[in-house]
Amino acid sequence: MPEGHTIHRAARLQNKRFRGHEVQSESPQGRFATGAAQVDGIELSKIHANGKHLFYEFATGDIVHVHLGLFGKFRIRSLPTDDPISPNCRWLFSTETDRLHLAGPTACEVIDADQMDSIRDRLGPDPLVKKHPDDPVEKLAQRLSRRSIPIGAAILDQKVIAGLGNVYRAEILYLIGLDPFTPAKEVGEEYLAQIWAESVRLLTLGEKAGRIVTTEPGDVGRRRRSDIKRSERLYCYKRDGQPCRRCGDIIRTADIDGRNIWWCPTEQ
DNA sequence: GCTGCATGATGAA
DNA sequence: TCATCCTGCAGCA
Repeated sequence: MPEGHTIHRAARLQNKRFRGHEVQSESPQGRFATGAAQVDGIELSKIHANGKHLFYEFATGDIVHVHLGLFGKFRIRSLPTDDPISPNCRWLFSTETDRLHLAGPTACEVIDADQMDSIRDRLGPDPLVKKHPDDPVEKLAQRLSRRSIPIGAAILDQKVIAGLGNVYRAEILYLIGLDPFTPAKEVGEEYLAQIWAESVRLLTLGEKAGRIVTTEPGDVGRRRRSDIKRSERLYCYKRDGQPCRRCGDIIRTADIDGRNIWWCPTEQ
């Protein structure tokens, strides 16, 4: 489920296992054969995340850039393991004790520091990054002040905010009570501040939990967050036809730029 | 066994 | 706006 929280969590957990180690690297599928060979036997200095992008920095200065896209998946195992290596495995690397298996990424390529910077430069503020050179809310206001696209489209644009995907966009707009079709330029700064604050809060929760949970226990009839069932984790994503957890109105769905959005016409 | 869809992004038209 | 790339799995025959 690759939205920004998944990527940052992957960086954090993979650093624990692989940072500072020499890795054996290969591409069983073959499509990353040259790149994998280039970092084979090299020390992996560190892994970091920006928005939905991952960067594996090696001691030689080579950087492996990974973007999971819609389908990409990691499988990480302690060695030895029975876990099979898929013929679709794009990148496989291991130390003596641990193995990473990557299949289905949109991007998996060796780049240099300049190329990494240019990828990072074109991303908007990332809610899971602590320090920002400019005030993120001002940045949002600047980028959206002349845009007539719906706010629901705007916050999926990685140049606006880096890391939100289709689940978070629906849930965040629900939580702040904003109609997804509102033209971006008409969204006031108080709402932009709320979009940012909710992005930080929810992605942080998601990064810790390893899954997206946006509901408050009271709204799903439970007392503790840990008791929230799978079917109760979200307010509107994929809940069309079902009653809103807060007001009972029926959740609706529509298409914005080829992606589905869900919302409650009363709450939003 | 096949079809279609999905939490993403890009490049051409 | 459309086609394309990437994988896995639910739903259906």
